[in-house]
Amino acid sequence: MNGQRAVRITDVAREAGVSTATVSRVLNGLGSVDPELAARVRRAAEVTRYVPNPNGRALRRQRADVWAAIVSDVQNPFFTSLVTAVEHVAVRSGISVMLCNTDEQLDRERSYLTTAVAQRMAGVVVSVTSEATSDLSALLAAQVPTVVVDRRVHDFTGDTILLDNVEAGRLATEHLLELGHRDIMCLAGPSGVSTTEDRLQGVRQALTGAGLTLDPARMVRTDLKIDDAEAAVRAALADPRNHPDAIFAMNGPLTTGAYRGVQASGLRMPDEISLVGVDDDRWTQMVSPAVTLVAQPVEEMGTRAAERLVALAADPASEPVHLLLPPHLLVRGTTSAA
Amino acid sequence: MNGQRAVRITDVAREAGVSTATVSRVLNGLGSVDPELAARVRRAAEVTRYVPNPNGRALRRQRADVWAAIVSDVQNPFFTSLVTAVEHVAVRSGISVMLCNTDEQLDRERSYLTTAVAQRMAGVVVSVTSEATSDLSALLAAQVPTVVVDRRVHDFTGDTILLDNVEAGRLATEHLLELGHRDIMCLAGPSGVSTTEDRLQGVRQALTGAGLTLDPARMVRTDLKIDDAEAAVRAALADPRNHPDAIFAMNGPLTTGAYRGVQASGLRMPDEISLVGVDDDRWTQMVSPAVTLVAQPVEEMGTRAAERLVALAADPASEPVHLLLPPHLLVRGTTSAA
DNA sequence: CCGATGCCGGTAATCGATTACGCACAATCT
DNA sequence: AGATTGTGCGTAATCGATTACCGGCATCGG
Repeated sequence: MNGQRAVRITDVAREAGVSTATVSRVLNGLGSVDPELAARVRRAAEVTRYVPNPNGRALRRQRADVWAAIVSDVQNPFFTSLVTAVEHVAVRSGISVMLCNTDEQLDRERSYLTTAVAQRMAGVVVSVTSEATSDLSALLAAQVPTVVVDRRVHDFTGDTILLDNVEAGRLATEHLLELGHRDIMCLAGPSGVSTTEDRLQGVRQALTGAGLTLDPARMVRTDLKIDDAEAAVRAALADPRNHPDAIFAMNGPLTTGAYRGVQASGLRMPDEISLVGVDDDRWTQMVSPAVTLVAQPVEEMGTRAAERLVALAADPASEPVHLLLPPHLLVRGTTSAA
Repeated sequence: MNGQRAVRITDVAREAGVSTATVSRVLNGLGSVDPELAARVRRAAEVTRYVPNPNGRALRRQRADVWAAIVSDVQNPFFTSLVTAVEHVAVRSGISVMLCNTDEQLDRERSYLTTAVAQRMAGVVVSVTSEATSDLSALLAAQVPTVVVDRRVHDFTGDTILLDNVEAGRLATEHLLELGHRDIMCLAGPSGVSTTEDRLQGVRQALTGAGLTLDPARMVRTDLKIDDAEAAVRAALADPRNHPDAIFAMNGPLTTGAYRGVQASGLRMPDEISLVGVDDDRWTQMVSPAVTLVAQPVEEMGTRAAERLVALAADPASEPVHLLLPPHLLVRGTTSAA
């Protein structure tokens, strides 16, 4: 009932009959301490069930054993997989991960970045809300180890681990072109998000290679929400005499929405319309037809990012890494010849 | 390049020509301060771009503006929805949420609980790994506001917000019985998890009501993993002359696994076999046939839990709340008459 | 045998905020 | 007028850990 006061380092010191400095040295493995004393300290810590206060420690050390994982949508399996991968590495390093969900909102992102700096976090993995307006300079100024993943950021010179998004767009489009499709609808995100921008560029390259151009009327911007995508696809397929013969949905939620939109339209995949999605989520293999899509190596992205944070902690001056991971086209059931 | 030292409260005090005590009082709205001085302090905080150091603050206050959301599987949409709902409330209260993913492992849960106490967190929302062995007494002892959600815990007297799981099991089973099914396979979790235990109890009640009992051979324990469930269902359906005529999968991942298992078996739903799942995840409406399932009010669970944390912060002595939320049966395409 | 060198471990400063306490001065009461 | 009450603000203690610095002791070389 009555909240017993927590055990402090002083209590351990008293129990072991040494000073707090010695306790700290033993428990952190710094300096050198007589083995017999060290044993006594360790026993005392056991007995008293001592747990260091992270706030006191972080205050003094000017570094908290916490990483922030800042993502724009925790409901998107891509990001939960990413965070899970980061977390696996974190656990091994005795670090906690703070999940920061921005919901694609710049002000929430800003607030999390401020917190990360204020807390003197040991690292940040961030997929930004916008290439142009997101601003990571505070992290750099405060020398917080930072790895940008998934989406590019303007003016950021640190570590970045991205998918080769141009290649992803090209893979998807070339696949559709090879099947003979010419009228391809593209579902993209808002113009500030580098992933869909780059994928669009890949689309354009592929079209150009085939002597075609992207019809602006077939390019739809959405807020990366499932329902947006569904509505857009329903609208595009409403006119039976003038609808695209293929759709490229450029991320996970858009793929979900597009699939539902096609289902709602009554058109049959792949005979009457083809669909290429992105992200190999579980459901894409359970539906019928299964979704043809471009898969990203998510786990690798998360693991690499986390490992870079570990490396940056060891050597803050280490040369920034810029990785471009390869996408893979998985041909399944939603695409066929025109 | 050179990490400029962060702005401290002392800097604001100097800028405003007052003491740090006054700055603190103004910024926290405590005590009374001359309005003109207060204005000067606020301006100084603006100018210097002061951000309070949460570590210093937490150390002194013995309370950090952080909640822990401890769940067993971040990949499970049920939990991400839950966390999202919690987070919405947290943001409104100026609180950060630390995502703690236990992966169903007791030792990871223990470590997160220890961290929560050590950090003097402002609250914990937890779905435990096991009813019998999970131990939240440290939270009580340290008087950390705690709300248990989703799964029951032995010996915990604080706030709990659960689904009426017995009812959930009964709803599913009665639906199958009404359709004439008699040989029902149950996919449950490990025996320590109260959700599937309670749902099983509901199953038994419904069976008893119909003069039947649960065949132990038809009750399968899994680790709540998709692949486990898929394998179990494949095995159960392997013998064409002796397979159940209905399956009840007792949580989200098990439902996914069961669906895949049935697909792999080649049996047609709902004609040859019926399936009732749990959790109204997006994919359940996209597959064909769509999944008949018991839906939980996840958002409400998360929101209520978070609101209780807010209430407990205001009045730690407030009477514990014990909520039992109602499940809803959604009849879709995977069930039909035997 | 004496001074130099190192090793151990204790004392106290420090991180950045909050807050108990008390002083100075003004307002009110007798 | 003198005593009392109250208001506003600053000084300094405090939260719990880490670590710079220093003193004491043992060891070693000359």
